[in-house]
Order: sequence, then C-alpha cells, then structure tokens
Amino acid sequence: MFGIDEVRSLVQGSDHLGNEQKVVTRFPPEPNGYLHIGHAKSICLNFGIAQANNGDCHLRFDDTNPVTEDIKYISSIVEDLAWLGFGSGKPKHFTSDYFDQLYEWAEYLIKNGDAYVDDLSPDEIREYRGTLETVGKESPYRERGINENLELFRKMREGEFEQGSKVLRAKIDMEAGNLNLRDPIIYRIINVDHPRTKNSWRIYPTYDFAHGQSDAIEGITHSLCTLEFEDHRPLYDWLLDHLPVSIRPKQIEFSRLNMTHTVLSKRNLKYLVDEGLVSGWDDPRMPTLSGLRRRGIPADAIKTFCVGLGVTKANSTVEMAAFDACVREYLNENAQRRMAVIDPLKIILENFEEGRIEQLEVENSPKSESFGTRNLTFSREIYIDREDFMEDPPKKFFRLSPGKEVRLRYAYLIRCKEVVKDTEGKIIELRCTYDPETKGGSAPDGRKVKGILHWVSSHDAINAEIRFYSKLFNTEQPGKSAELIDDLNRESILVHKNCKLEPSLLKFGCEETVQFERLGYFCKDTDSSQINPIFNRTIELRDTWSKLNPSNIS
RNA sequence: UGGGGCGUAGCCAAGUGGCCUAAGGCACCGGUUUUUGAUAUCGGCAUUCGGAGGUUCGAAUCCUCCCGCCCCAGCCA
Repeated sequence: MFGIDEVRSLVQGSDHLGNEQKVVTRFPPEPNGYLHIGHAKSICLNFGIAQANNGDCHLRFDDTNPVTEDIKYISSIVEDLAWLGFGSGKPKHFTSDYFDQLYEWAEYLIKNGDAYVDDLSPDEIREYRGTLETVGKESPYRERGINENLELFRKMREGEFEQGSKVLRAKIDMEAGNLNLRDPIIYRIINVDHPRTKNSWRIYPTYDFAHGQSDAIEGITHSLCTLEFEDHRPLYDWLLDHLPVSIRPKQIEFSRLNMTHTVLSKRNLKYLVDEGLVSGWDDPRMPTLSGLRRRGIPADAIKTFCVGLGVTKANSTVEMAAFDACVREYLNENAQRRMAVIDPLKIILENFEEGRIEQLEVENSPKSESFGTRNLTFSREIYIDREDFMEDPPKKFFRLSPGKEVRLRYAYLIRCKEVVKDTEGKIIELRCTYDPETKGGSAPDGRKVKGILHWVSSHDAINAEIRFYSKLFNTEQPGKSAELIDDLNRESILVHKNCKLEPSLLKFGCEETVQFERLGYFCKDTDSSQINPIFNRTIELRDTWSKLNPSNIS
C-alpha cells in the first residue's frame, strides 16, 4: 500500500532512472467513451506528479482497436481535460503514430526467435491456453522458422489473410501461472480502417504490445495504471527486456475510483445512455465530467476532491457524501447568493402601500465583500416558498404560521394575519403585515426572530423552470444485488415549473453556479433560453431540519 | 495443490519496531455563534490495527500459520 506522497517519492527516488532524467507520466484514454470522475482521479494523479516534479504528462490516445474507437470521442476527451485545466487543448500523442515503430519491433522479436505467427483459430487458442488451474500447451506452429514467420507476418500486414486466421504471438511460456505470459497475442488481423491511419493497416497491435512500447517511445518514466493491469506488468517488462528500447518506463498500479450511488464503468454508463435512462452523456446526473459540468460542479471542486483521494492498492468505494462535501465546501466560498422561490405562495403585505416599490441593497455573499452588492425590490406583493408556511406547525417549526412573525431575509419582519383559501381549501394567499421599523431585517427593540425566509417580489420576479437532481441510484452499489435498472432512483430528476427568481439571475452563465439561499446551489442549464430560463440544482445545502423532521418536508 | 493483489473506525486514509492507550477528512452525535435550520466554531466518536501464535524490554509495523475480499482463462483496454 502506498499513499500519494509515496507515489511521489517513488517517482523521485526511482533508481531505474538516470540521475538527471525528467519525470514523464501519461494519461492514456482509449477514444471510445466519455471521461468520468474516475478518469479525473487518474488525470490529477498523472498531471499532478508531473507538475510536482517539474516534468511532463502526455495525453496519449490509446487507439489500437479501430472497431471500438471513434474520432468523435477524441474531441470530447480533449475538451473535458482542458476544462479540468490540463493539457494543451490539442492532442499530441497517439499510439497510432507509433504503428510503424511497433511493427518494426514485432519483426525484431520474430528475428530473435521471440515471436511467431500462429494459425490456430480463436477457439483453439483459448483451448491451448489452458485454464486458471491447468497449464497450457504449445501451439503446433510455435516452432516455425524465423524466415517463415517473417514472411507470414508481412503477408498479414498486406492483408492477405482473413481476420482471425492468424495472429502474432510472443514466445514466452505456456506453463506460466500468469496467463498473460502464455504466449500472448501481440498483433491481430483487423480488416477495418482506422480513424487516423485509415486503410494503411490490416493488422493492429494489442494493448500489451502497444502500451509499454509507446511509453518507451515517449520517454515515459512512470506508467501509472489501475490494479487490473498488475498481472500484465511481467509482460510489460518482458517486452521491454526483449526490445531495443533505451529507456525503461516503470509500471505502477493503484486502485481505480469507485463511488457509492453511481456507476463508473464505460459499459454501465453507455447502458444508461443507450437505454434512454438518462438524457445523454452530459445528463446532470451522470458522473461524467460533462455531466458534472452541466450540473454546475466547478472543475476546481473536482480537482480538490481528486487530490484528496487516497492513492493506494486497496479496493475501495468512496462515499458520495465525501464528494458532496467537497463540492459544498468549494461553492460555499465561491458562489454568489441569490433568492429563488420554488413553489410560490403569495403574500400580501396589507400595510404596505399599493404601487410602492422599495430598493434594498444587499450583499452578494456573506463570505467576502469582493462579491459586491445588488439591489432587490420590495413590494406589497411577494412570494415565499409554500414549504415555509404551516397552518398548524409542529413544535420546533420556526418559519411562518398564523400569528407568528418571521424575518424576510435582508428586508423586514412580517407577521401573518390571515390565511386565504380557495373553495377546495387550498391556501392561495397569506395576508400579513410588515414592521416598517425593521428595514434590513433588524428590530430596533432588539426582539429576536428565529425564522428567516427567502422571498422574491412579485413586482419583478422572473419565471423559471428548476430541475432538482439527486442520486441516480438508490443503493450504494448499484447492480450488486439486483439488476442495475432495479436500483435506479426514479425520482433522480424532479422538475419544478413556475418558480420565481430574482431577475439578476438572468445574467448568469451556464457554469456560474450560485447559491439560492436556504435551498442549495444552482446553475443555468444549457437547455435554458432567455424566454424560458432553466436552472439545475447542483447540490442541496446541508439540512439539519429536514433530517430531524422528514415528515415536515412536503 | 495456478498466478497476482488487498485487509487500520460506517467510508476514505496516515502509519515502515519505541513520542501509537493510532493523524487527518467524510459521515454521525452533542454544545456555541448566526439576518441562510447554511456557514463558522468547540467537543465526542478504534486501549486497538482481519484472526491466532511467535520474536523482542517494546509490534499496526518483523516471522509463522489461518481467515476474508478483489483481479486474471478478449484476436478489449
């Protein structure tokens, strides 16, 4: 087990390096999906170590399999990476750029008697490989002559053989306990054009034959990868030992990020998208970087979270609450405050003159004066949230109820005089009075008012749709004890229409997350338009009250 | 009776033989402050390090055995 500092010292104290060698790491996504928070961990680790050591970190697309990869993913990956604050904005490294070198090295192996062309079928290869508990047996083609191998391999390259009919294998040890060493396939025929090399190649190197070598070509000193590649390290080293490479990258494994209440595998994420269970890769409920961004989570909050993660070899699952805490901590310091009413309940202030409008200058954040101030308008008719009024309140409810007094944030103390209902008995309006002596919210007589409500003035409030997002799955480990779909939280999105916002909110951009006081953090959604503003709830505020009295929250 | 890993509080995780009757964060519980039931702040939360033996004056740290969990039988990465 090792911590991030140990990875750093591992890097710094590496004896496999020459004294003066610069540390170079790499982040090697395969262009076949979108980046998610798990990738962010790897990104922050790799780029972080490079920065800490005055080194470099290469974004390298590991594009060795043209059947699953697509060029369209490259731009999203580059974009997400740049959003996080890493990379130059344009991709510079591709495994496919090394196909010529890789091919040459394959011939080098053949010439040294370290690789051979195998005619066994895929089924036969599997059969010959043996099982976890029984050794494999050697292919009848294993002892072909070097010239025959060379000739066959060149014909493979020329496209003379059917896909699946031949492969190039490293000649290692069919009896090895580690299956990866049982003559691993290093080149296979794939009669498919490559997104970048087009129709130049009919054979493509496997991950095992491409990764370490690409590392060597780029001068990568530390190749950090996830635990499932531990078994591949002996092969990674074997290949480098048998090839004329000048530098020796070192593979170091650490555990991938797992989080509760979500899924972090391409397969499951793709399933959610393909089945229409979410609106797309950038659905605000998705743990993808594009989804988190759309939900309003700042890149810096993600980075802080990732830097704080343990870099160890223990399989672990981080509670979503830890991520939430990180997001709240960041937003509490950096987000401006505004007021918004989700479910408007009209209040008429009977003693406030009709037609009169008052301007109130209020701070944009209690955290720092540097956020500046804005004006709120106050008028005879205002809205509060329906949830903040109870006709027959429980004991500790200190919001508004008949006869009670509360403070309207930044404005005045008001007292509820009368509840107006429609014929159905639904409350449609509250008649209240305000205390003119309490402008700004403090009473000259020093009387304490515990309840404080957010509000907007009906005079200039704007209408908006607000989408409340919550965890995508109800269970901590979705799909563990049921089908994935059964664990889905069917209420992970709740849309509220006809919400009332203070007008200054119109000026905010999509990624400028603001706090709606007493409610949470929100940001404008990309679906938003001038006439139809839409906001996403990024995350709710901590709420001790609803936790203590869940039944009091409608 | 294949190989490779991992096991410190509900979660993540420091710790590499003595200052460990085990840091820190999240979660949780309780107090204070508060014009956000937010924030801030204070306090509580492992006599114990998967278990059992052993070595040692001294062990989470070293040794032995045992138990549990994860990964590997793609011409995926």
